[in-house]
Amino acid sequence: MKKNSYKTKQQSLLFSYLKGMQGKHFTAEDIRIHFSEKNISIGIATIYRQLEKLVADGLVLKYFLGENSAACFEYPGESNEDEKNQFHLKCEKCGQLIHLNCNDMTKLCGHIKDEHGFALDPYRTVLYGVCDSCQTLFSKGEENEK
Amino acid sequence: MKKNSYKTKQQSLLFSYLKGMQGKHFTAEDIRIHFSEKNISIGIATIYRQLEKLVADGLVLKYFLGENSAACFEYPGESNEDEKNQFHLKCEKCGQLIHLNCNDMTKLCGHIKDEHGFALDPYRTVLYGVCDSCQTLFSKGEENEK
DNA sequence: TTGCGTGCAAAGGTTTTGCATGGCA
DNA sequence: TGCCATGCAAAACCTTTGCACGCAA
Repeated sequence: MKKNSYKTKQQSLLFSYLKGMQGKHFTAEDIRIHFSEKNISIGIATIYRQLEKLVADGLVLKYFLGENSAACFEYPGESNEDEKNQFHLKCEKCGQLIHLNCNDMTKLCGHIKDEHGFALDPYRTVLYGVCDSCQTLFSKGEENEK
Repeated sequence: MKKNSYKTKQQSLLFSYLKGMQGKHFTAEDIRIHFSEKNISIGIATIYRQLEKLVADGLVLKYFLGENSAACFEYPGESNEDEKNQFHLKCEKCGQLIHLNCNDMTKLCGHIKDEHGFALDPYRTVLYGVCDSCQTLFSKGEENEK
């Protein structure tokens, strides 16, 4: 049940990386390369294993931007308890991660639970779509793309 | 530009499968197994290639389900456009994928668009959580797991 | 006959896993 | 000392690709 019982060098390296990358996304490979360039070697398996725990703990978000591409991770930063109930919106165009703290969303959660018997997990759920500014940017020419 | 110039046996087999699976989701493997059980052998490469074309033509939907699972496809059928607006729920315990065709969800979409300026993409968005039966199964002992 | 579709096997890339070793407590 | 974390390499997994052959038109 205990996770990260031991503190290791790799763990703190990873954490320093996360802090420096707050709000940006990265892949497991990115991390490996980052340290590799500093002549610090971390096994890719270790990176995956650490990230897995962090995702399970809700500290790091994991999402998928392409089909056959590597999974993307993101460290949203330390959050107060409220934030743990919020959802995340990911813009597919610019990659921006938006925190959605919305009553309607919370209500929907209740609805889905009550009516559909499904307990949503905000930690792991990322809603994909296109953000405001990207919609404006791409709005011309999308109408008749068929 | 020409696609499916030739009609082949595999193609029509695939189509019959699609019709039988209207509104449900399946993977490339599912198709292979389905025919394999009837002692009909179709190369997995062929299945992927056919599906690829159908997706390009918009006849079949392909979902990004992430994780390390196979891609999910769906044949909505000619019937209802609604299907293209539905969301998916994925149970983290049993892996089951559930269709959510819900008015409240559609409303939420509108709300997020209007109030938050974010256009949700149902194709890519998967809501993670725990399904009804798994909640029952796991309900004991989950309270105090921390 | 022409050339697309098929099937096999191999290759591709990402992620997981087994196992021996190393390092934290 | 005991046990978790690490690292390497191999495996697993899904999907794509190369190539020769078969089949539709």
